[in-house]
Amino acid sequence: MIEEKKSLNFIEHIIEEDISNGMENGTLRFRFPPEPNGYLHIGHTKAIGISFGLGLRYNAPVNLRFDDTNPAKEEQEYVDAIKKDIAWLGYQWDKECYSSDYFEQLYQWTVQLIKDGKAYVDAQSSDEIAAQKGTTTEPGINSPYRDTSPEENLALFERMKAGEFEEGAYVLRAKIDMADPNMLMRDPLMYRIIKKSHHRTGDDWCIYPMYDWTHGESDYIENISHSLCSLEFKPHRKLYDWFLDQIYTEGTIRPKQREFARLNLSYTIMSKRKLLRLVNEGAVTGWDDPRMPTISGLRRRGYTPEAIKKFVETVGVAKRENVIDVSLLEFCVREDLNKKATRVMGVVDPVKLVITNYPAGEEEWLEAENNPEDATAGTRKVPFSKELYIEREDFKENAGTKFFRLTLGKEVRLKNAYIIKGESVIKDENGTITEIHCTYDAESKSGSGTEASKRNVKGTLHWVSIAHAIPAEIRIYDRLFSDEAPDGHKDKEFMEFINPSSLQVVTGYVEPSLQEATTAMQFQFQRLGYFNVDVDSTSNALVFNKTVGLRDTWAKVKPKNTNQGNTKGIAKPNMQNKIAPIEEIKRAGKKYTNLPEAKREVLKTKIIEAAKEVPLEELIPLFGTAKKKVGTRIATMIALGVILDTTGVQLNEQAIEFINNAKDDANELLKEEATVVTQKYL
RNA sequence: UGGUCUAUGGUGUAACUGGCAACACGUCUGGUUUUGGUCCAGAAGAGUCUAGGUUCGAGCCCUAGUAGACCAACCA
Repeated sequence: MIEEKKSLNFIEHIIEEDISNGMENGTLRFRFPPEPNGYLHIGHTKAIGISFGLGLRYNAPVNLRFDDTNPAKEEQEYVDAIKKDIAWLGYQWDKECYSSDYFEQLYQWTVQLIKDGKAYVDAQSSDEIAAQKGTTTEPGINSPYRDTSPEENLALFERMKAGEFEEGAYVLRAKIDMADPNMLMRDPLMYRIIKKSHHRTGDDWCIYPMYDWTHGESDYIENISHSLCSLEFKPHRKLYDWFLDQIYTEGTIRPKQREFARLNLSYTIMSKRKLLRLVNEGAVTGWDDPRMPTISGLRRRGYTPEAIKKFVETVGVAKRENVIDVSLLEFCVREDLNKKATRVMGVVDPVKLVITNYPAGEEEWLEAENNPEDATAGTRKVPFSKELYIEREDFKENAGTKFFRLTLGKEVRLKNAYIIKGESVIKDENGTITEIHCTYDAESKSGSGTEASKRNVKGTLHWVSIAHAIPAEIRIYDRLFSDEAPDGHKDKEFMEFINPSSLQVVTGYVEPSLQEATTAMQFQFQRLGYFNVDVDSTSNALVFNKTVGLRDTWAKVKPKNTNQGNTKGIAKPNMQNKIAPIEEIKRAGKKYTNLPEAKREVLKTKIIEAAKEVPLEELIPLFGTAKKKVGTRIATMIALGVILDTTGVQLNEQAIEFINNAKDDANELLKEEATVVTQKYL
């Protein structure tokens, strides 16, 4: 039993119940069963988190089982990648299993089923079988081969196994019920002939079991107590149980299939098939492209296992369809990296800054904190000199009072260094600033303890000394798709929503301490975001990936910046809290009668505003004359008045009835509104 | 025209066998800050899809609707 107060999800409730119903200690066992036909993505992470999380929570083993029953689609490459990804996430599986290990056992059971008259060989084509299957509303019809004798079936099945037939010539079907409302029960296929080499069993078999005839039996063989999968397998449960009934022996652990809603993430796609297309059609550089939602992509991008686990934990487990906003994932990495990442300075869109009163040729090595969040992280030295790069975005010739950065005549601090004051600019013939000249206050050095060093200036800028800076390739990513639900459109293909500027490569300059940075190391480029060292990086050509930007409250208020900088175009997750006008009216209605008069006026204004955007047809459903919801009717009445006012549509029967009923109502407020409408329009 | 499942702030998830709808993200204030980050303090935002019913009391139970998802691959 679990002691913590943390609320349980519905699967944990089921397990708790099983335990309290006498399920023996030590019989809990879970499994994660990927098909090795692609790379794992963030969606799988949820399934992994659930099963492995349960394993951790209940101290129960979790098997990693490759569901490899279709040699046409599966490859060793994927097996290896999947193992690597799960291990990287930090989970340890108990046994590494393969469905293909059970081919022999499955075959033995099948022979028995045939002998018992519960399975038969069908010689029809795939199309014929489909045609007999019926539809969701009509029952199917029996196959002409359904009543073949067990002896004949067995003989045919043996010949199938022996490789005597071509693919598609015969299949083995379970004899269940062609009229079952559940389509999966209408004599489902158990085996088909596939003449391809299997990545593990080679050419030992040419008949391969189908998913349904494999999954439950594999769970059973492995003593899995709870077989957890996503919602779309719900209809399979009946078949899962039917197959289990055929082979189950009393006294053994009988696995239970339970289903949860899969994870959907906004602005991305999760289907392996579609991800494969992105790879094959060159929309990305590979399965581990940092823009991909694959685990390998996230890893390369700089996401940490801790962040991903936290994310999965936060999204929870339930049965309803959901779309999680990517901003939650981003929050989770920031939270993790904030604690871990060493702070450094790097300039991504440089402009030259000259400190006119600083001696030429001089250099100073200033002390900089490695991580203010971590007292043990220590400090390092960064070089300072007369000529620096600062972020182009950090200077404006004339700016409003809300701009805390460098402008002409104003002071700002250079992080870990001095306070400077903008003096003048040099521009090229196009008017682009090529150099900013400033002066510095020699007394204001950070940490020097002087009065000047304690002066409070509003802005702090990051910088890098030109003479010491290391150029680096910086890859800045935006979301891969410009649409919130790229594969959610019936009339459009997901490929149409690919964001053409999802990758920007710029040359930036970083402080010399990064010279030794090696693959996968993570940093916070102060004021910019978190970056990691890409696998493409070498000691004389550094390459960084931007994992995620810092939370940026300034970005929300700053005016649209049109022409400058190459870091623009990073879409900020910014969900509008806007709801449909008709909903606004409903909600206002619900509160209407409970509020004092003054507040009611506010509501009324809201209703009037909302009503302007609502057509009459949308309002009609609210005409129902429920006793208890007077407020809704009042709001509806007000809205009706507005609609009639602004659009001049004709009153229909329902509207007239609604008004008449309202006029006789006991509620004064409603009566009042009804009278207003009546006087105007009846 | 069938079967199965689902419905709680903008999003996601809670609310133990009915007892003042909570938490996280997001949003908005204010404070601290040599990162417009972090941190701290606070606020707004739902009355639980609709209509009935049972009950002293319903987000939880019952009935009927409505909406959405899934199901007819020799895929998993």
